[in-house]
Amino acid sequence: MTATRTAPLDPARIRRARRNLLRWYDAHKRDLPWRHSRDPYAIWVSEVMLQQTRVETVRERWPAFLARFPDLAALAGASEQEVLKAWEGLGYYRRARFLHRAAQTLVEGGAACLPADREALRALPGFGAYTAAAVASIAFGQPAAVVDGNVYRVLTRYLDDDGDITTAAVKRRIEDTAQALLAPRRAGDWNQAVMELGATLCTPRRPRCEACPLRRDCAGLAAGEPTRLPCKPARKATPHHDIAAGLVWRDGRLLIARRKADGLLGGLWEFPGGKRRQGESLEAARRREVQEETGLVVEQAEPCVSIDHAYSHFRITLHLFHCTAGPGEPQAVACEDPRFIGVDELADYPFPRANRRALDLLQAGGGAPDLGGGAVHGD
DNA sequence: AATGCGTGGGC
DNA sequence: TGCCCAAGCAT
Repeated sequence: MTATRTAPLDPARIRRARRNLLRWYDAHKRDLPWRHSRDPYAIWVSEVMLQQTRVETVRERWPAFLARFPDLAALAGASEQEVLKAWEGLGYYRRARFLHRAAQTLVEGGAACLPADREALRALPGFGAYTAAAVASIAFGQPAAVVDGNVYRVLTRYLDDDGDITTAAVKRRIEDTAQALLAPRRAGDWNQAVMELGATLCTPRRPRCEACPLRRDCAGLAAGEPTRLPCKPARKATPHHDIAAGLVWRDGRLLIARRKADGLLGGLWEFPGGKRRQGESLEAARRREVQEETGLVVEQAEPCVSIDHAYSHFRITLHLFHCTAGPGEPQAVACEDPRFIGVDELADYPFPRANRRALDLLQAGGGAPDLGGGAVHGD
């Protein structure tokens, strides 16, 4: 059923939705830490952290980030590496860099706080349509409707709109509906209520329609199969790569290098390595990649651990090799800032998850001075 | 408009 | 296990 045959959003239906959903929200909303804050900066951090990230993860990480960077000035005054370290493990690291850059932009412009206006927020790095509306409404009470994945699911079902949600026409329909429904005097609560409904009752697979405050007016439920919505195109298969990297030791210290700021895992540190080419052995790939990135010719490698890891759009197996550096200083050929660091310094650097997991396995398998040495096989 | 960008949990 | 999904953004 398409939206064209959906019952129009008449004023009575809108009033009913607002009243019923807000009443339900007041009674059933989860006790989330950021809901106790009225600080626009803290709310902003929570919204950025929540982008494509589970509430249960943010529940733990948001207080720690706020303790580390309590206000706009603290964040703006930090180094990018410090911010990335606080973001380690959260993924989508570009978010952290944009958060930092936006804070610096604001402070340099003499601002003591975030702007309250949706359009002004939208102009800052890392503020898309969603985050601008979320901060404007939740922190400043502005009547700006949010549209996130929850809202798409709740409203396509509410309207029984079976259009492809990646198309502009459906996006516009959902945005317009979200804005029409928004309770203007409780904009922040309303937005959170729709998202809360999507997160707890109107879930992708097994919605609890019997408990839904919108069930009376839900066209998707009336049509019988709300779980078929929202409609989205099938995902393409994700490729797999083998990555070979070196744990390159010199005098009890380990070689690490920083990834370039843009792209995958931008700004994080890693052990030099890269993709194995077709027909190439893992050890040959390890040797080639270490040389290409740092200029160091490193022989005599011994395989020590392999880690399977899934990124958003491909999967890898990370194969690590213990090896010993010969003479010569590493150069920033195809990496940034290569350096040997002590094992006790590893905790100071932001590493991608796969690297961190490899270190954990090695430490569990052996210990100092060479993080185990022998072969440890993770999965 | 289509892609690239992390990670962890659920089934 | 493999796939989907989660309070998106930038290019």
